[in-house]
Amino acid sequence: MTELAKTFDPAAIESRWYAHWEEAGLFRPEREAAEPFTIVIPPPNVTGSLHIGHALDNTLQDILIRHARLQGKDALWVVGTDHAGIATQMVVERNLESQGLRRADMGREAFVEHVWEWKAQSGGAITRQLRRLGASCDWSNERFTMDPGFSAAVLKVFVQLYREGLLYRDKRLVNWDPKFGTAISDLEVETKEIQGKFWHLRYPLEDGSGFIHVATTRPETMLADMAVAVHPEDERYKALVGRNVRLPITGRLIPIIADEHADPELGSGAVKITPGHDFNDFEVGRRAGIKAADMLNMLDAQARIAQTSDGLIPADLVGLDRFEARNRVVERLEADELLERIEDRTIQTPYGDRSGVVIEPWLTDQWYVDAATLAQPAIEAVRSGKIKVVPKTWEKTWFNWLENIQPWCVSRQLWWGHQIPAWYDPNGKVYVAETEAEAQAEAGEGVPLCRETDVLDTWFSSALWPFGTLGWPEQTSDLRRHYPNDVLISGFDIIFFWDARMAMQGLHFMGEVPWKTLYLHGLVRDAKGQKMSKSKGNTVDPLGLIDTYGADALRFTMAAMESQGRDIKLDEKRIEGYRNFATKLWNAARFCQTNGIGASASLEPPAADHPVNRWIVGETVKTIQSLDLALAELRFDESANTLYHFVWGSFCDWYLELIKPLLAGAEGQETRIVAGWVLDQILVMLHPFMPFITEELWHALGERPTPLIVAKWPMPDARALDPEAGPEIDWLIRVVNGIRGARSELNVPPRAKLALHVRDASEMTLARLGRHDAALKRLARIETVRTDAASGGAAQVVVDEATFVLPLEGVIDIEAERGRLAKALQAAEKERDSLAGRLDNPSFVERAKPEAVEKARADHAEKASDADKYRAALARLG
RNA sequence: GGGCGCGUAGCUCAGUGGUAGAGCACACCCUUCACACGGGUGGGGUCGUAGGUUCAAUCCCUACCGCGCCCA
Repeated sequence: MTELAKTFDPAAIESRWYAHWEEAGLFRPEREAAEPFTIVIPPPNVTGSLHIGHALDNTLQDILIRHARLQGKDALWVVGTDHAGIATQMVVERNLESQGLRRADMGREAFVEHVWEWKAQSGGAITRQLRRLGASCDWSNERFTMDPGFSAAVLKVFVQLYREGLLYRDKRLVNWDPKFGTAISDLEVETKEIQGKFWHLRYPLEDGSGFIHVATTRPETMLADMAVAVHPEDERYKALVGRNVRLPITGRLIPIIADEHADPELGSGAVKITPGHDFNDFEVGRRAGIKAADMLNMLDAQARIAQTSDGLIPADLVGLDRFEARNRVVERLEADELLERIEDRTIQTPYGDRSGVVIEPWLTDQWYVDAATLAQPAIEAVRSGKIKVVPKTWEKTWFNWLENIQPWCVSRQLWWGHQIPAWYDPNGKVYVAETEAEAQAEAGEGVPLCRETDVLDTWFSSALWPFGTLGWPEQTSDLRRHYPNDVLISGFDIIFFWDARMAMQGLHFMGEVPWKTLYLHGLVRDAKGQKMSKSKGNTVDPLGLIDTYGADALRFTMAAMESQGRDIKLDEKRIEGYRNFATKLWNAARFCQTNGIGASASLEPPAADHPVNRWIVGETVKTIQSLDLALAELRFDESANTLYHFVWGSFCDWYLELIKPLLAGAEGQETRIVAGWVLDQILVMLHPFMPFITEELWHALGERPTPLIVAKWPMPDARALDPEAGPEIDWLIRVVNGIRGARSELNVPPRAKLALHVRDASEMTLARLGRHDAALKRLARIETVRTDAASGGAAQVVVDEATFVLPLEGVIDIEAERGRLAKALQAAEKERDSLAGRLDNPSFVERAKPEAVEKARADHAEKASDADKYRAALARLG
């Protein structure tokens, strides 16, 4: 037991306790027989660093895990990192470039080698940072999505889906990122409105009899036009359907076709069709009978002009960047007088969410997952309640997305990631198998095979996280015990990317939901409500906040501000406030320590006689009940606020003040026992939120059988609720507050000790006055308490039936006191009259709930009585 | 265009069909023996607007205004 310093210094204790917990294996004590409780961490990017969103997400998870652990459950928080394909490849590539090395020059194997080196070097950063936050993860089973075991699971899933026909190779348009040279999924495309132009072109009819007008936002794509479409019902063009157009520049002969995609209202009503470079046109082309393989392609992987298969693009355009090509095409059309006009227009343009460049729809062979089929059980799981979504409002988003899901392109033209387990023979026939040997066996002896170079979308692997981390496909005991997980906590921004895909894969491969509850929280924004971003420079570094205020304060802030699903505007003042809260607790413990209050010997609420002790025991039990309820409902804000108010408002402000006179007296022994018990309950309840300070105080207050992290969560024992002590202390508080208010408003010098006279006191009040004589004198600064009538000018305070009189002849301004009483009288009368009005309304008495009528009657009587007392007090004042 | 959410005290946000709450900020007072990262007291809101349901609406319904997000 060490003497506590005057001010709480978080830095001094955080690293010490964390290291102790981890080294002692306390994050996952052996509890084979206990009820399991499981959370898997949303794996952060292995090369990333902790940002404020992680701080929120992981604080919430840690609160639940520590709570479950304190409840005696076999709490498992699975931790690990994600290889994050594009992001990591990008970082490493940039690093190499700064050393003058290029990925293309070194080749795949050497590059991947570099990535592993980089991972080994900087990959631990985020896990170290999670430790600083206090995250009590099971580091002994830390996983990485590129680990051999996890990778094997990924390959197995790929092969099985392929064999089940739920995964296939197809040639269709993908979202192509020309900067990274890879396909990306539609979720990784961000559509933005930009100021663009609408070019109106004239396409000459083949026979020279005239022109057909088309308009486009991307004139360069006319180099790969394969048709002009008009609406089948459009009278203007009916005669032209079936005739040909001679395309400018390339001279290609293309047909005019009828298709409902053409909008008669838009532009001229005729639209150019480029099936190889536009998603709508692709469908139009297919309907017109053009096979994907025959669609013209005019771009290379870097979005430079490539010669089309018919060889009609003029040589001087080939090799130009797409935007340069646009200018050249427009110039030529203008020169040929085929450009009618240019219109300004806002256009929807797709951008790569990581690369920031304009995405090209590009025709390639890619691997697709039949998401629509896998989505069905995921939809059903939420509909049936097997997965509970919190807050519920996200259910609609879940259904809406999954019901309209498109084939999921899972192949990426990257080097960093899980290489697809598919092999091709010289004829291009594909063999999908978990190993090359199996593929070879399938292809036949001696058939030369070459492996697919593409890797899988990172989300394809992270979708397996809830079971892949537990050992699947091996049937481990962890897997049996901890799948399904209990809850997943994620930001709503990855509900489609990750959450929905985990549900799809988990249900398909495990036959069971991945988690029973899906909790979605909002984004952390800056104090002004702006989204934090590096480019805006408004990010806050959680580690800096931990340095300044301590991890406990940051964690408590995150919890207190997390009201289901709403975005969090983070104001540093708030963190400061909770740092102050930690210091308050620290000082309360210090007070206890110096007054012989220490570790409690019992888990049960101690027996007590004194009303103050009986009251605080009851308040503690009520707090445990509220906290249990709030945590069960995942109401983090309510949990935090409940604790804050109990600790500061009830325990520090009132209980500790009320027991000061008791400690030296006959009740001293009892009071020390109760105070020690309450403080212990506070430390346990607060531990999930503020693990460091609570663990420190736990040990500072006495010898303990176990560290706090594995102590026992309190049981709310309803028997400890005393029906009399509650109202009695509530009365005492009202008397003290009343007297303090009067003193303050009448400018009575704070030091002055007054005489108190009590009028009309009932037997009960007299008894209470006797029991709390010392406390009342101390807290209200009273010299004597008398029951005889006071004379002369006085301040008066009404509490229940009694009037408390403070004779202040010559000290106070009688007019001020008159004003004060008149104001109180007016307030009481206003409420009395409003209640009377309600009670006079026959339909209220007849139709309202009986309890409501009863309450109104009781309130009315009370207010009427208060009003009478204030009127009498005014009369006495003269 | 479809969907979701928000609009409550100066700020950030809880909340409930039956007399409006917290934290911070603000004002005044207090170096009282745990704590000035503290203690005490106080001021401040026609709960976005307009209708409707109800004995009763900040809360339920409708429309509108303003703001934000997601999807197409």
